[in-house]
Amino acid sequence: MEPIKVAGITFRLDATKPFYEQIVAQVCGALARGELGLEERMPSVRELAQLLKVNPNTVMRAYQDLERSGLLVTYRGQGTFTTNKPEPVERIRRELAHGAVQDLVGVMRQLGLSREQTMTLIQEVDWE
Amino acid sequence: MEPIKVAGITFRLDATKPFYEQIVAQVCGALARGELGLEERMPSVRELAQLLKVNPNTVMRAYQDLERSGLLVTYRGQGTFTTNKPEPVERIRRELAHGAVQDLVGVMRQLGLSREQTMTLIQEVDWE
DNA sequence: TAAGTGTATTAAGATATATAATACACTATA
DNA sequence: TATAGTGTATTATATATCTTAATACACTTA
Repeated sequence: MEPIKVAGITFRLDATKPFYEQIVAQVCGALARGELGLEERMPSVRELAQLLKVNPNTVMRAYQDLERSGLLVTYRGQGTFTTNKPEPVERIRRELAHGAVQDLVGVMRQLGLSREQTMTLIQEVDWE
Repeated sequence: MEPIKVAGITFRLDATKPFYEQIVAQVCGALARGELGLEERMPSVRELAQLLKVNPNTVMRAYQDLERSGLLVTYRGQGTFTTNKPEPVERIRRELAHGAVQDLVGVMRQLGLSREQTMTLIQEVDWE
């Protein structure tokens, strides 16, 4: 699957997780990295559905999740836009980072690895 | 749900993931931490099913996954035992650790966080 | 022989995910 | 005012995954 770029967001869907979760994650990522700015117009539900080759309901679900998180706002009849407030973006950013760290620590503890051993493993990873 | 201890393994099942995956993960963890030794007898399929209040088929699936990973061996009519070789345990240990690190790095990169920022977050976590 | 092992099979149900087809309300604009 | 484009809601269907249930069979030990 080749990535699909639209409105500053790069989408790449696979079969490993639900589509709507992947859409949410990738919009979050674009916002967190600043590739998608505040108060920007999102692709319409139908347009994005067509681009990603998924059902409009699936995009709807993702947009509604993102709206509940405060990242998107919708104006009936007008469209869906990114929030104009930086706070929700920062909050989600922190939440995602914290959750990922907690997941890692959970696994490492279950394996009996120390913080130092974990740090060493992270040092060995190609970052980008 | 209070944890259930049997044969050096502590089980705690919740509804967040499939039971069989949780059983696999917790047996892996017990082996990786050495709480469950090599060549030890596992609870029988029916016994563990009864203890965990799940279907025997669910335990079977977990045991078969663990056997495919080389962590368990079964002798028809006799029972299921942990492997007598340390290699598979070490291999799984490395695989799990590596996978967890990769997951973390994936999230952090998507959020646009650097390795140093990630390290700082890990430093702030209570480890044990 | 009996009890306890693992194993296989078939059926059923619950849930999550996704699609499909429609319909409706609202907004902007030609 | 019409039309096209927005979001939204509903209902039905399909599929896959997970889990339970009920049996049955093969093997081993005592």
